[in-house]
Amino acid sequence: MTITSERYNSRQAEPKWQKAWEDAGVFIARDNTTEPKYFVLEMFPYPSGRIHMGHVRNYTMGDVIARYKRAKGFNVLHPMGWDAFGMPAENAAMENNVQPKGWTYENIATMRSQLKSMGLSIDWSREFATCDVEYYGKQQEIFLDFLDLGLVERRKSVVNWDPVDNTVLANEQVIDGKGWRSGAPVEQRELSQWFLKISDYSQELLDALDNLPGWPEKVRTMQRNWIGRSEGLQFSFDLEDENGKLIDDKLTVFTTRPDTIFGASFCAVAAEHPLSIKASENSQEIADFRKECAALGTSEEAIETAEKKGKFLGIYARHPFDSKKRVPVYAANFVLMGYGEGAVFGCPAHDQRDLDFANKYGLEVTPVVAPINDLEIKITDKAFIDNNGENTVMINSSFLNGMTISQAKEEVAKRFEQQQTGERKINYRLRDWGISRQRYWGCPIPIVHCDNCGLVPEKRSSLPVVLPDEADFDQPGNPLDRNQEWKKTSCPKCGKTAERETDTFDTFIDSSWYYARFCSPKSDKPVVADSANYWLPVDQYIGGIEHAILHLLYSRFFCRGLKKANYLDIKEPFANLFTQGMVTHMTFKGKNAGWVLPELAIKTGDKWSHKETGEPLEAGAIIKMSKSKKNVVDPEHIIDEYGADTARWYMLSDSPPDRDIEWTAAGAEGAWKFTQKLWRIIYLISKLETSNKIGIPDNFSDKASQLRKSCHKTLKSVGQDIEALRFNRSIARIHEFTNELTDMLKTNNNSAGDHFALKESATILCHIIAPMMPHLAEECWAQLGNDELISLQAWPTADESLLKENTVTMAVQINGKRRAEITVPKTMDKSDIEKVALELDNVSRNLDGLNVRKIIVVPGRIVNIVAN
RNA sequence: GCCCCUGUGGCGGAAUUGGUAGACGCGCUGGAUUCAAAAUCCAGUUCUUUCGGGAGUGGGAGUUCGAUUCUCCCCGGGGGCACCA
Repeated sequence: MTITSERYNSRQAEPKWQKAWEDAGVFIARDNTTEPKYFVLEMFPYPSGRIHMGHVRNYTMGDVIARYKRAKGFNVLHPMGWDAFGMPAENAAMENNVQPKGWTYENIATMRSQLKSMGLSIDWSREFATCDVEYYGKQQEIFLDFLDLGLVERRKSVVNWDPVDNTVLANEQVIDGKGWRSGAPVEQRELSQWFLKISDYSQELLDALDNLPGWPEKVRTMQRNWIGRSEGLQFSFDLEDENGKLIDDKLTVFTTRPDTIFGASFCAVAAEHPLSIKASENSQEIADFRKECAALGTSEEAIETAEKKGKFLGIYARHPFDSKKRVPVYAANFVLMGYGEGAVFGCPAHDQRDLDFANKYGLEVTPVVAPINDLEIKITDKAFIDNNGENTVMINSSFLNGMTISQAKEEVAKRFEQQQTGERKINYRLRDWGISRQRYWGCPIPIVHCDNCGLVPEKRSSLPVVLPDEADFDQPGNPLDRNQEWKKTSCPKCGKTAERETDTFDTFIDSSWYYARFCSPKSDKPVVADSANYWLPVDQYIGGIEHAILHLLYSRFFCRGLKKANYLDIKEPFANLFTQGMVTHMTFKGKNAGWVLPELAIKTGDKWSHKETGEPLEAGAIIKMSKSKKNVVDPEHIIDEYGADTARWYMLSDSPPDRDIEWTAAGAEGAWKFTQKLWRIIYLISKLETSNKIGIPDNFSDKASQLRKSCHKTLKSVGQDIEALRFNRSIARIHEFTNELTDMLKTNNNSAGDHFALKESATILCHIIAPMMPHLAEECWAQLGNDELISLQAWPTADESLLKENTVTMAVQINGKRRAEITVPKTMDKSDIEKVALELDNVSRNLDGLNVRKIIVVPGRIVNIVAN
């Protein structure tokens, strides 16, 4: 084949079509209609400076769906915004002597134009940044609503303090004892903080996970674990002193294993437990121990290396069912004040941690659960743990002896309930969400501190509380706290001079309701019910798995809060969630150069070297692109060199979208070659005689019929694959079809039938590549002589009559091994198929000397001859 | 420690309800075209073989006429949770 076509020039074509789309307003979502809607949302970006390949992958996937759904007739909402508050802006301000506001908006401008160069089908008229006063002012209103509804509380509490970022962190933001952003070991401090009462919704958030079939099971499991429901029993011990005299205090504990009560050999309470505090008043030793525990913190090293330690408090707990028995009460460093009652009873025989503790302090170890075949079980340094209770029986346990674990649990609960000293209880790991942050670049909390009236919510008519444009970062700490002019205000209640709250909201609040704001981004009200109820829930949400807990759980909670405040009437914000994989790249390292950018590494044979210095480089692990390892490829360079469509195509090819994808120069080259190939095919077809444009010819050659069948099959399966988010498969189908099409172009006989089949194929090819390579699709569509934008065209319907096959090819097996294949009419009945199969040369030869015992015919699939 | 996911050619990965394993792409090999190169096109590409076949989806067993797919055990890789009582 001689190539006479011009090459496709993405640098000219892409900006041209982007402008055409904008001029025609193709991507504007329509409000106030009854059309079927589709809301596609990708997690909005933090404006860090420039887009990276992860953004390209994420937004390409969403865009494919948005464009496809538009073509399928949906009123599509596909918006973009900026998660613009947060620490990096303050860090940049400190390092480069700029203001967070200017830095942020400049980054937004850069990234907006980069995203636009990708040709995303976004309704830019709805764009906002969370640092826009029009946005965060509305957020303050929602906070006051939540306050009115009792969803907010101010509490003095021990909080996670990040000593590097100088701020409080929520539990969800502490990862392995370190700040999620700074990585610094988190300390414990006591502060007055605002909390959102997410724990009121623990059960509701847990239950509703069952009604989210469109979410990955993995994410639902992670949320279930995080909420951490556990069923058990809460009961109180009577306490006595050394001499056996009953004292006033009681000790309340929570346990999931009440069945092991007769194995109890000690009780342990947290260092901050009232009993510890009380004991420390009379004992320097205990006071020192408490200090030691407080200093330990929750850092990873501390948790992993800390020995199980305790101090006897000088008091004993009376066994609830055995008046002769009492157990010592310890303060212990492994008991958490924040969970349950901050106190446990220890049963060493059946809990490894309790056993370690008991062995250290020489406490009694009594097994109370035994395998039915080993009733004489001995426990030394390994606890016997059987959670499901199969083949085990209670021993050494008075009235529980002989019972199963679950019978024993039930019996103990009943007895406590009868004595009214205990009750069944459900505990959750999920704590309330601390939302105060001692930072400047965030949404101000609309509260005033008045000496007379205490804490007073700002008047709604005085909202928004506007963040000062500039802040001074000369000293550590919160610049707002030092801004006397901004701080000074009058009390909304009594009018006297008062001070503003200088904490700002956790930025996760900003992203907890942005999806609702996109439904009515310009409204005076935070959320307009009619718009929200029309557009929500988000039909397809796409983002990284790293937000499986934090952002997604907070958003689910916020949605419930918004509902309670009558802003909307939907149950869950995101009907379908997709977590996309990361973009990875090989790393390069040189002895002198350190980490080296991929563009500076050149390959000779199988060795790598530095492009400029010639230094040999070591090709290392293939890991997520990161600035620190320098294994990054700048999307702008790729778009400049190959065009956005090529970058988009590569991101969708090969790897399933939920898995990681490796970026390679060769892969990008391959995607670029394919864009050129597509263009050549369309170009050549466009140059064919057009006299047969009217009507379907009566006769088709076999090849033309075959091509038409493939064409319609491809159309159908590409649509199905896009709907199932299996982009790699739809791309494979398109490759297959273009291979057939190329073949046909070479052998076509210039008949009306062949030309018709080719033109039909070219037309449908434009449609099916349009969601993925929209610019090329427009260019091809125009090349075929169409005046309108393909972005405005409906997705074509596959011709069912062409999808039907009259014949079918079936494999013929002998004893499960494939020996031949037959092509028979689809309607042929079983016995005829058997006959045909048995007559095959290869079959009769292989059956020589064997007895045919059975023939299995699955019409349309397989013939299996069983013989021996 | 507990829970979840995953394992298929040199590589990324295909394979409705169990029904022709390796689609499609990358890479590689050979060829055509070219003064040459790029680009493009064609052929081949799981392993093995005495060219009849044989083996083969991490390993082992099981169910079945038939297993990448279902069940059990083991091994490797990834992730989540974790002094949570």
